Amino acid sequence: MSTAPNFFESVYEVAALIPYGRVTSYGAIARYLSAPRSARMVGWAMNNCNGREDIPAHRVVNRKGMLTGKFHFEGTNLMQQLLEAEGIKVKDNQIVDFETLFWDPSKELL
DNA sequence: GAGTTGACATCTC
DNA sequence: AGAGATGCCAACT
Repeated sequence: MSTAPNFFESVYEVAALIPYGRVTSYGAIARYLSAPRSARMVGWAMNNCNGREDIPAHRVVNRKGMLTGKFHFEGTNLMQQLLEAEGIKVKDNQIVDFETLFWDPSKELL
């Protein structure tokens, strides 16, 4: 592994630290890792999470609270079901009360 | 080795 | 305020 994806490891760690019934955004994680411009990398990390640890990628959404990565899950509504299973309301691939359920690692975790 | 893609975000018009 | 264009950095082709 010439490319030491330490950045990815951090992403997985933060994603795994997301409290139950909470959600966060790629930019929030990226910003927490001092990479506010690398939000895409966070998404890429989640893409690899398919074969990684049990990363609750369903708790990670974009800035709008939209389940953009829903299509990357096995099924089609699996992500939404997982969120609803945690008490999170999802409407049209969009998290309801996203601001309330939003979990910022740079503030909450701190 | 070089070009394109990508689970986003921010700036500019 | 809404829509379009650009930037990021790593992986994939």
